[in-house]
Amino acid sequence: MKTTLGTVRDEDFLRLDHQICFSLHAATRAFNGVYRGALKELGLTYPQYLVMLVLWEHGELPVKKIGEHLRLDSGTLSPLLKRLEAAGYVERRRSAEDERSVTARATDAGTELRERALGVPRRIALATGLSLEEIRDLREQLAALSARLDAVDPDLLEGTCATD
Amino acid sequence: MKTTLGTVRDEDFLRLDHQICFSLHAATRAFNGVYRGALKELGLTYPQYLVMLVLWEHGELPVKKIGEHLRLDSGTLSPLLKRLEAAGYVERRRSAEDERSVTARATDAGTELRERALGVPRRIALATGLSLEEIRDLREQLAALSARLDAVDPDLLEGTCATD
DNA sequence: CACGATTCAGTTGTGCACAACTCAATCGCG
DNA sequence: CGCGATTGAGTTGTGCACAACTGAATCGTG
Repeated sequence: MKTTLGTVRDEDFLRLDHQICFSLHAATRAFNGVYRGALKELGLTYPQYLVMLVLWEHGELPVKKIGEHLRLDSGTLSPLLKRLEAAGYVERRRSAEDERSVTARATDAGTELRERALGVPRRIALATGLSLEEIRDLREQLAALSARLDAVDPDLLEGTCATD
Repeated sequence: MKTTLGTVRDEDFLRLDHQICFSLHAATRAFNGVYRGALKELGLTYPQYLVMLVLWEHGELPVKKIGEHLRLDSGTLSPLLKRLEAAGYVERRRSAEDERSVTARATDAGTELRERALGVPRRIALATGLSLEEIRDLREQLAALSARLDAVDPDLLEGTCATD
């Protein structure tokens, strides 16, 4: 049976909330820390690693497309890609068809990096102590949650009450 | 039946990994966005809101203790508390017993803020589309995950292989 | 009591996330 | 074709996270 939200007092909600929002926040930072350790030897940060994963999987891509895969905008990606380029892992060039667009792709060094990164996910999975099924379930729950949160109408959140 | 990690190829892991680490990352940012909308009218960021939750629940606390509740260090909390102080929601003062320590507590304005924040968690919960049971389950999964990740021996992550 | 080790808050520097903006290239409609 | 609207990358400014550090207060052991 599902407990409807209406049966809970605001006071209790404030504590529950403290726990759900915070546990997600904490889990993300804990993951970040574990990745930081695993990626140190590759000279990548965690977001840089995500970008490399996208490029390894899809080849050359416009900044826009990378942003769609990772839900990041140019304000985050432009400097990040510049750092990857400075590290020698990525090449950028203006598209010939559309001069507004800039595409990025892994250099030879960036492609070699993939071999050295192959062992990372397994070590992370070991660190979580989860089975593959648990990992998959959690991933699906989180993906569904993200989708719902991204679809929320901003106005729903602003009114001081209005939810009656 | 649990699938052991050993039965999966590194290649497949690299894609699975892309999904689990990323889904958590995305969910956190989606949550952040939803909170941003809900907290805008209170003039708080999401981490500032977390600090206020801790202070509302525990009263006056040393910076160190706030950091333990939120798993944040002084490098993050010091400037954050300064901003909360500038906004008039928090007071800081050096402890009399231990001159090294600085305690923070909500001002009158900070305490009044709690009333205005009472409606926030319910709106967030509505936005997730989850029942209370689902929220609790997810919270527990994430808390357990954080605990395991925080306990990981850093050396386990560094060796190029060493996990045989 | 004295002095080295530890603890605590704060600072500095780097990188990510995002809002708000600029500017050029492209699109689309009259 | 011409011109306003849109799209794409990039910049700027603010705030968070964290490593590495400083400096002061406290602790512990001889």
